Amino acid sequence: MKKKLDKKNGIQDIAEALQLSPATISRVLNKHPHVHEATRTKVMAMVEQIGYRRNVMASGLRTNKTHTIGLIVPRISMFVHAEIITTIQNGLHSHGYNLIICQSNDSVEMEKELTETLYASRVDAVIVACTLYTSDFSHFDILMKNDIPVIFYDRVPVKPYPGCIIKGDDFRGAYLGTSHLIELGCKRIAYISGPLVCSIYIDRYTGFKKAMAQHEIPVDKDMVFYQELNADNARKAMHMLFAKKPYPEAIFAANDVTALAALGFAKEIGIQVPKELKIVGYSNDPRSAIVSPSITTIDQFPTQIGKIIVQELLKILKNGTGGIAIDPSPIIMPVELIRRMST
Amino acid sequence: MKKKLDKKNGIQDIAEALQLSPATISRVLNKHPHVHEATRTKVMAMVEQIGYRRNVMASGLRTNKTHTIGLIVPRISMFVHAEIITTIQNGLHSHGYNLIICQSNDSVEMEKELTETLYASRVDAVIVACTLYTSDFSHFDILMKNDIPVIFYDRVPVKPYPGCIIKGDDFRGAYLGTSHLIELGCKRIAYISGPLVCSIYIDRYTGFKKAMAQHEIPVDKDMVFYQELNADNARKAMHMLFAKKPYPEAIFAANDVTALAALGFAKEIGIQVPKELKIVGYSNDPRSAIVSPSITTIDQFPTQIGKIIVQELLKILKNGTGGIAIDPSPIIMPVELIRRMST
DNA sequence: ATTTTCTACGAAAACGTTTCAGTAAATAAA
DNA sequence: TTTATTTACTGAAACGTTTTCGTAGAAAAT
Repeated sequence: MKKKLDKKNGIQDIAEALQLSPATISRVLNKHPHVHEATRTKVMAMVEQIGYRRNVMASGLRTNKTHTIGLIVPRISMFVHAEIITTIQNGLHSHGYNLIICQSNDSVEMEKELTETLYASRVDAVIVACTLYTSDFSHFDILMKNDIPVIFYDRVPVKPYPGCIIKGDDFRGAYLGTSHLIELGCKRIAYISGPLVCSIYIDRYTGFKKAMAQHEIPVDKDMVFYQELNADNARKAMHMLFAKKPYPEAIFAANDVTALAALGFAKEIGIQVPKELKIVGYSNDPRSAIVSPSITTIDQFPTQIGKIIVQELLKILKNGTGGIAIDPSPIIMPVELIRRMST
Repeated sequence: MKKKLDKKNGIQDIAEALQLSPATISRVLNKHPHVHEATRTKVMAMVEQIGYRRNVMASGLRTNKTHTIGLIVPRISMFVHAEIITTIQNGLHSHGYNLIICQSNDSVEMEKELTETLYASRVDAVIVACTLYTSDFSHFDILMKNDIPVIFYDRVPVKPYPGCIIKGDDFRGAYLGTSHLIELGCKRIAYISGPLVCSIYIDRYTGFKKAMAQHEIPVDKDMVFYQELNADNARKAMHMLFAKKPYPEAIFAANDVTALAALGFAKEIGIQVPKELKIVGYSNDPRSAIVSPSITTIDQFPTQIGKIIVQELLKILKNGTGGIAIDPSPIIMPVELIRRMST
């Protein structure tokens, strides 16, 4: 009934009201040249008046651009990712892009599904921090094939795969943390790692081993754990570590959640930190600063990472470089050791 | 050059390959009845084979449905919101909806802008947790006018405004927290509130006053603060509270961040918690559980809130009820006092 | 046998933009 | 003056779906 009454939006309605063709209106809106100044102002006035907003579906269908970026991330609640996402979102917004944020929940299956959905939405690009267990990357092929650029960050493909790669210097972070412990006189250092499928944990483990080797300290296999880094698993590992003496002198956790749980466990069984046990975490989660003793950790400067992601993304979108890698060599972001009371 | 070579996706291509009309393919994909079983399987096979994915822009243009929901939230890094968002996202995903998450950063200006962008994207609905300072809601009118339903949650309009409203029982939460402190024998209770423009802080303040009045304890104006609830402001408030005696016996913070900062301050100046000062926070932020002493707080059950939001949203989307409120009376979610070491 | 209902499909219009090709008028160059 | 160029615009096709309407044949009802 009121279909025609209040449907006074749309380029055609503006055209009609102004006795112009839709084409002209479109040109004004898209800032094309070759449109008379008087016409431009007239159109803009009308646009303002009826509160016109471009229908992105129609224009997207025509131009094959959605001005929307997809993002797949394991969990938005992880501190580093939350920071990065916020930076990306603000950065993209100021350039007229929307962001569809999806959580894979560390499920490869979900990651696949989300990739398909994002493709169906015809996003202009996809930003991905992979699952803990993503070792096969073929589900991203559909994006590449359709010239949708992909930027991997943080947890990135371990085998060569087209797409831009931006990652923290995980090797160096772990190296710094371990060296720090060694310099404090620790020899029996336990290492709690994430699954060694995931790029960041591979690199961190390598960094740990490098530091140990450099000081000629053997790595005790019984003091190294590979597991999903949550509080429960951390407690289990601690249980094993403190089942019999000699106890470890230090714990390097590849994750602040794990470090926090380790600290909690130590407190419970009456081990003094840092006197009897030193703890180093990873990521500079805000929680690591407020517990007592506060936990030494590695800062990844997530805001910086976010900025670089936006920068690279805009570059790619501008150049129209499709899925094919522009620069195959990954961008590696610096990290820093944050010394606190736990060491 | 290869435009026609690899562009073998699309309903028309399937139709061509199978000697059918696009209409039939569409019917198969949309599970319309009146399509022969043999045809259906043939089509589905081809869909599978070429990896067809519906172009949501084309279908959206036609049907005026995007299967995308917009979400505006102050900050995704806030614990309660992160939880709620995750629940919403998972819930919607299993029903075939995408979620565009936007952060207003507690800026009204940004909230306006994001609303416009979401309208331009023609999302099927919008979920909003308002800014701290949103007192005028007219920027949401454009959604209502265009029959895009809006669900407000947590921070909701304080004046009557169309749209579904889902909120925590902030009055009760504050009442519980305050009563708890009073029962522990506290009389000089400081209250650190957020700005009284925002629905949740109005309700919490009312709850606080109610509990105080019920026990005939006067509210000392010098011990009540209205401010943006971040760590810096919390420390300033603490500074004033402990500038001269008599010191407060308890602090009720309308926020766990504030409670955490208050605890930190107390520790620094050597005030013993809970012996000399009791602290209650709000939201059950994970951080409140890991500090020592752990902080008593109010749990809002964010997962439950998320579930209800999804439930209501799906109801609205199914019924096709536009922007006009279906049920003008807000849904109020229960809260619970979590007793910890700080009281 | 005739009429009615149902099934399975096709033709074509529509959704709101963008853009190509075209044109008439105005200006510049010859 | 004629011809070429530029400017300011229009008409119409296109993007990939969905959906209405129509139709031919099959099945059911009369």
